Amino acid sequence: MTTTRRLGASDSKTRSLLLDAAEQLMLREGYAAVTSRRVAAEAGIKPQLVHYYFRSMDDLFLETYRRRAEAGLERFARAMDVHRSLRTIWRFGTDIGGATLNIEFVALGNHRKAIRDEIARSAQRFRELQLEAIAAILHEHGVSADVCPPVVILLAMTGVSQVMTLETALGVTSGHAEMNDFVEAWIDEADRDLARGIPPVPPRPRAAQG
Amino acid sequence: MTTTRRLGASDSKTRSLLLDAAEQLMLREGYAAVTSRRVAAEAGIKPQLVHYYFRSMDDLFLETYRRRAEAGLERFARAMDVHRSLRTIWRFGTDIGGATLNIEFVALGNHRKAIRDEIARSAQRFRELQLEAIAAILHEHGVSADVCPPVVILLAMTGVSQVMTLETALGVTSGHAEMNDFVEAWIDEADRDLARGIPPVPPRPRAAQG
DNA sequence: AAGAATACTGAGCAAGTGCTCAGCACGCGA
DNA sequence: TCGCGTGCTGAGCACTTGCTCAGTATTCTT
Repeated sequence: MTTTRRLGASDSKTRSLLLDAAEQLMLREGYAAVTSRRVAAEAGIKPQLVHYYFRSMDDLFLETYRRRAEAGLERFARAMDVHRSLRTIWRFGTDIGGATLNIEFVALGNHRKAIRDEIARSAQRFRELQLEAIAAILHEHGVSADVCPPVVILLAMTGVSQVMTLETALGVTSGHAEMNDFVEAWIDEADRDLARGIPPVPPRPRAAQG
Repeated sequence: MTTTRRLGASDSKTRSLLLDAAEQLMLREGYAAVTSRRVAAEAGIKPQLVHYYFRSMDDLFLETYRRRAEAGLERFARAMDVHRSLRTIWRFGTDIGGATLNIEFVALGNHRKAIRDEIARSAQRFRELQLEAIAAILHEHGVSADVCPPVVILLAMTGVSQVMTLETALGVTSGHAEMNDFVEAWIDEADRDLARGIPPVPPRPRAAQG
């Protein structure tokens, strides 16, 4: 029989205080700093409460990630409802805090299977949402999907914003201004082109065949 | 007075065995797994030797990173000597082990200043080397640098290869094949264009002004 | 062969870790 | 008023961590 340890309610105020503390600590000092005692101290609470609300530290990490991912997905969906455009998608990847935490979680997931799986799952979901949005944007303007795969645009934007935020965290920012200008200008142009039914990334390699 | 602890020779075979072990461990299980006892076990050596050869664990990390960075820079320079092309630069970012270790180091550097500084320094150096190479490639073919900033090409390539390796580590690979095809085809086309003196990234937003 | 420098080891300390458990305080329904 | 569930806590166990130190083995130099 399994020893069913008594656990605190999942809607407790203290519990979400602990999640906040874990997130802050992770952001400021990395995942290695997230120990039961440190988290408790950050939240101004006794360490045993961490174990009262979470079965294990892995569980704490998992719940911290889940809460963030859920909120992110929702925020993205709402943003797409308000203004579905390439620029909105681009701006979404530029949040430095989010990117830093993501790096931290990926590194953590590198040696904790349960966490890696959770990240993979939500990454996949986010990817699908974004792809859907881009496909819709292209479709809205009558651009055929096989002229330029939406996933190419998505991966490019995601990649560029990711390096830039990662480098910013390090303190390396040379060339970032140029890149930003380029992307913003490119988006302007793409939006204008889209209004005229022209694909946003000139598919030169494919077009070169014809 | 500073207590000068006796330290092992920096060209010792045992020392580099420890560096190897630290690297392997970091790659397989993340930086949190790199403890003096674990590293020693991985190298088949007594734990005290870690402290005999390195002043502190931070020092171990620093040296591990430095050795890799140095080797990487050298490898890049040699590759550029042999075959200076966009494709060579692209392929360089595709090494999954390297990218995984990089993530790990960045996460580690997130809360260890000495390490963050070292990463920033070598990232800056690497960036300059790459930029020089791309600028040379463009110049060789008579392409003016202000038509399309080389740093834009560089950041784009770096970013895309980075997301892809990061996602691969997670197990998310949807769209990667398309992206890869696109980039490879783009490089083919760019190389062909370069030979004719046309900039590799069609600077549509800027060209739209003229 | 003698002495010095280098490589290595056994034992251990102080601190921090995840997690447990018995029990206390207190509000709420019976 | 009693009993009970929920939130919380003091004490502590078993273990791992970085690092030290005194001393031994091994190699090198002369």
